[in-house]
Amino acid sequence: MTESTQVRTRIAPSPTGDPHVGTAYIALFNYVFTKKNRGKFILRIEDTDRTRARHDSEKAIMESLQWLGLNWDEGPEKGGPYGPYRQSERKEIYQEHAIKLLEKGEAYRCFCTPERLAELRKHNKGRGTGYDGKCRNISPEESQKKADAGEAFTLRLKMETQGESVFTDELRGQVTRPYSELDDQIILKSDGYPTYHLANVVDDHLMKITHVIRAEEWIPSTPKHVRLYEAFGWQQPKWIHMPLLRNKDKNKTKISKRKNPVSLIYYKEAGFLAPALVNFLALMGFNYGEDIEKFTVPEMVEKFSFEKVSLGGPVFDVDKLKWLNGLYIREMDEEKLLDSIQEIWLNREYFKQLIPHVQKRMNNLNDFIDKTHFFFTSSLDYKTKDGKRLVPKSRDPKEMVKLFNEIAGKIDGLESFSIANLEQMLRTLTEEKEWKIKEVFMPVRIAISGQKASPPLFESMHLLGKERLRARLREAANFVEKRPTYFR
RNA sequence: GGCCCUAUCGUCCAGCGGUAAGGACAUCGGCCUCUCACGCCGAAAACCGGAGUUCGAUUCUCCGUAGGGUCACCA
Repeated sequence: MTESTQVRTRIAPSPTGDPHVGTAYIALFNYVFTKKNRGKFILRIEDTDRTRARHDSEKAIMESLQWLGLNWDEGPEKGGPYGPYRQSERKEIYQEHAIKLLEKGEAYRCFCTPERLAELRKHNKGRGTGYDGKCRNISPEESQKKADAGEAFTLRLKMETQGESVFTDELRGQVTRPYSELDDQIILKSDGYPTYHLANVVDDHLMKITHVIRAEEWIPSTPKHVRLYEAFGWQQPKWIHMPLLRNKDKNKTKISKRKNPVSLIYYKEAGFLAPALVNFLALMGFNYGEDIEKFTVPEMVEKFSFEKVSLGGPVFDVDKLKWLNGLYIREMDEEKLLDSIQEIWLNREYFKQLIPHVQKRMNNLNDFIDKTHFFFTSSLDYKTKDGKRLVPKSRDPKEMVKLFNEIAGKIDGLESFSIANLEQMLRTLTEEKEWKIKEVFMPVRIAISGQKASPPLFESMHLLGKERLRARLREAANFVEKRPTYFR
């Protein structure tokens, strides 16, 4: 196989939050397809949004992908022939390319203010941003003059105005979209950073990506990318859009942390094995054949073909994941299993953090287990005397469901997951609601520990960890929601 | 709302013009068993609707319908 035809794929996560199960899903299919074709799989960090990109997030994404065994051939830290692999380090490259388009007349400077654009958007009728092309006809001289005078501007790509855009999705065939739907896209922001569209296309080309395997949500903007390839005079890669993972709710909406744990860290901390999770993800859309559902990544590589991928949005149903995980656990040898169990929570370091909070509460060494068991169980039994306190007499079940979900939602908004911030958040919330302290703190205590007597609340929440804390609050909300009469 | 994508048991997948529509999870029943779990056996459970093409449509085409996605100086 020659250099020019070698398959090259990439996973391009944006480091703006916890490592997402959807990222792992797409990475898996990229990985498997690449291995099948003896190609190269690249990790590229898309951190052009300076207000949202976070370094710890980037690190967590890499660790999670490694945990799952989805290792990349080229990427940040690791390097490779087409680096750097972090978009924030490629700013000049995008600017050079954007200028090329400006010189070719494929792009132009837009001096419109964000305010004006917001105004236009209000009145748009299905035509993208509703941008009216005001700056498209400014003469190059005039444009240059304004720029030299220091006026802020963005760069926009000239889109076609007539006809329709057509591209081939390898899984669905031709996808067409009328050009009237697409207006001139901003490719360079006024801060000099590129938007996703520009950075993505430039990088994919420069990194010699042959197959763009990404989520279905990108289909509507693919015509923009195609236009960019045309404007540069480059050859397009193959387009492959995978279906979107869905929530288990009635409508099967795109998977979201509101309704489903989506962080890979959660799955690891909740005791799922990497091979089981990967296997489960593979089942979402891929059919191994011969009615076989349990298989390893190498086995999947062996059988893989995009013809075996179905397009209906698969519901991420943890029940089946649990069953699969059980299968993997049962086949582990005892030593390995023991190691794995100790690795997650039953380790000395974790116990050490627990000790200071329970020592005063212990009379007997065995009390340690009584006082801390909720740090280790995967789910709690609220059908107890204490459990009834999930809903205070002065509040009704609905209010509590809302409260628990609200808190779960706010956990992510914290600048950092610290004891002080947790306390601050709960106190503020209590004040906003004008509830009594005990109407909030006690139910939360029950929600996370199942008991009315527990180690200190905020410390416990912190020790539980962000992911399990959120899951537990959701669990409590579900319990109350399903059995409102239980609390009468 | 405009545009785009999708459509088989509750859920995940088979089926690629002729089948008693198959497997798995979950559910229910039974066996095993000191309990539970595992394991094994069994039950119940689906082709969104309407036209067209065809000798024959779950399968091909079109139209509905439904669900999803997307419409940012976010990715």
